[in-house]
Amino acid sequence: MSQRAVKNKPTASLPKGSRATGRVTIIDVAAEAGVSPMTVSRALKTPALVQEQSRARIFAAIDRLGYVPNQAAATLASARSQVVAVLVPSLTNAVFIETLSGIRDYLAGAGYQFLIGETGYARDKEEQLISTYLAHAPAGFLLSSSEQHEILQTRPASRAIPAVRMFDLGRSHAEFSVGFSQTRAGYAVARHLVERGYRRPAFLAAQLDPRMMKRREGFRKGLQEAGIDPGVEVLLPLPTTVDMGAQLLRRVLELHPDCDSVFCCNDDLALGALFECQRQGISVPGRMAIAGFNDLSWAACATPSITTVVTPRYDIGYQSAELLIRQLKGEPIDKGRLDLGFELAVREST
Amino acid sequence: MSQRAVKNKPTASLPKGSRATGRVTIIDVAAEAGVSPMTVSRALKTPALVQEQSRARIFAAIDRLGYVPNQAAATLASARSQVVAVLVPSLTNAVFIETLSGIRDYLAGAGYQFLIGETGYARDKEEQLISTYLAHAPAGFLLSSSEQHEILQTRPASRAIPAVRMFDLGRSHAEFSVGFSQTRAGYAVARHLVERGYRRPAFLAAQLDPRMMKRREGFRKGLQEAGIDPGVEVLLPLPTTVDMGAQLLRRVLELHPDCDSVFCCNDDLALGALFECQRQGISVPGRMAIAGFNDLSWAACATPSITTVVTPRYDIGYQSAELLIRQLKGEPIDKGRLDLGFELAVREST
DNA sequence: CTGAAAGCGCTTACAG
DNA sequence: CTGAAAGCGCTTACAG
Repeated sequence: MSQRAVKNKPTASLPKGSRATGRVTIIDVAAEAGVSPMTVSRALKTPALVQEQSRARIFAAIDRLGYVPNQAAATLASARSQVVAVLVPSLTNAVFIETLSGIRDYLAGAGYQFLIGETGYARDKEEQLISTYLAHAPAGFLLSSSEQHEILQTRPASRAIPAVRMFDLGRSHAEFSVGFSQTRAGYAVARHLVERGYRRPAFLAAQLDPRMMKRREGFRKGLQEAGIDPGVEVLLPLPTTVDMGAQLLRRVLELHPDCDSVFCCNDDLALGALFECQRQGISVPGRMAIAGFNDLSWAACATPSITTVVTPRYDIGYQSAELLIRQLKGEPIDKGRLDLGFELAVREST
Repeated sequence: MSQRAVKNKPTASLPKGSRATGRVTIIDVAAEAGVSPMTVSRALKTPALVQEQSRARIFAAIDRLGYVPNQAAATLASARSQVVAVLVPSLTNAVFIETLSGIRDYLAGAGYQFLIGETGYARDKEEQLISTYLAHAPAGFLLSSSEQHEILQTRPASRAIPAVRMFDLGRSHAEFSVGFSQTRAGYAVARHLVERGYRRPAFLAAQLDPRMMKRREGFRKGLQEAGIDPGVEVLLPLPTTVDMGAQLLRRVLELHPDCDSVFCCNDDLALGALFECQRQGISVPGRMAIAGFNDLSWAACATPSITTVVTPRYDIGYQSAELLIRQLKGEPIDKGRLDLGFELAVREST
């Protein structure tokens, strides 16, 4: 039945020069269900506005004919796409990949697709990518920058495109954000090292983006509260790599030979620091304790296993996407600022 | 000038109920350049068919008005999108992320976008995703499976969608593929271990997809040629993780206490194996040599640094994308099967 | 709750 | 090399 309906179409009565694609359209569904195309459109987009009886017949017809909506037509007609633009700092960092998995899982269920842009941790690049993507009329943005973007603020309300900020938290529930407190996480690491009895902890960081700086801020605060000098640190504005961790460790030992512990602001650096200690025969944690950030796969099974901050990066992606789609659908949102928290995994390295 | 042209449009003479979006269209450009919209369309898609003079005026008009093509309209009219569907085995594996970077870099330059699907290393899942994406009318596919997909083969030639297979090589230049010989890479590792004097090498693998099996095949061949028993191996059909590497190493030592070297079929496993040796106080490479695969960031700076196979994964992505787009544009292709080779990085661990 | 009409911005398929 | 006409498959903006 349905097969016949589909297959007869293109070959039936083609006017010369026809561009018929043979696809099942909303018009076919309408005919099959005995309603107008407009009602089919409503049944799909705003089912509440369609009588239950019509709705049932429409969905039955859709099933029978194997109708698949044409996104391009919808986008053209509505000037709004079903595509979300996602801007992450880096694609070579496992942290953001897991966030993308969360985003994908939510969006796939909601019928949206996404485009990925890489900002290289730079706010300027993010703003530039926003401009580029704006031409594709995305339904919304998922952003990584800690700051707001004028380009999105200045649009007239009618054409406003919603955005959610990931990883870091906004100041209020008015600007949508999903993440956790970078500052408190840094603070927690400092408290832990202090409680373990370390007296000369250092802060090691590369890729000095605003989130790193907030971890540092919290870390310094934790040390100061314990009466410890927070000035022991090495910051390099270079990309984060495992090898960089080794370099930072060498550097801090040169500058502060009495340093007894390091907080590496991510696990890649921590792994590099561990390798460097092994290379130099420095016992961990005996002579040097190491703490990382994120709990990447190797942290738990390194020798010694690495103390680190477990971050909810998958959930950040998933819930950011959810928050964005709820905005798009005009659903009520009770909290526009979701603090997903973090956990300190204490292991052998401290 | 251009600003005025753009801004006046929507407010000028709006018929009641107008849906004017205020966007600059091909029609505006045509008027500005003194040609028909059709000629503007041609200037953009097939510039060779447009007189140089017209072309110059058209591009000048585009610049002046700030025209941005509407993809949705183009897709609707042509029934072909500017989107490439990319199917990779996993998004949590750094290898495929770098491949995606290569794809993105090429496609961005060519004006295409891409959708990413995750196959979980399963051929069935890949076929299923192909079906799903087919509904979005992608311009082409970049696939990871070693095998062909009927669903793409059976389409009529007029609606055929081109595909390129990544990572592994096809049998001929007829089926497009970009990668390197997994078998020869495995063989190279075996030869290396044999030449170093190891007499009881083991093969360790998880995630037993076809590529792993080819590496194994080559590895076994290399050992057999040297008169060494290739039966020392542990294969587990579980996801690849660092921790799994530790498990595999424990296992091989139980089964074959005289094993003196291991070929881990990727670097995550190699890192886990190294950590396990450290935990057990087994010297590397003295008592146990370790070789990995892919040259991920930590391989070079581990202690000891890890011997591994350097694979061209960024280039695989970039050149696969290029091959696909060349097909789409109908450009001549001299080689449909690109062997990008590999390199053995010999380091301290062997 | 439902529908007829018009339009979104391109490209196809002709015809010169 | 160029253009007039029609159409791709939806949704908007009305009007009932």
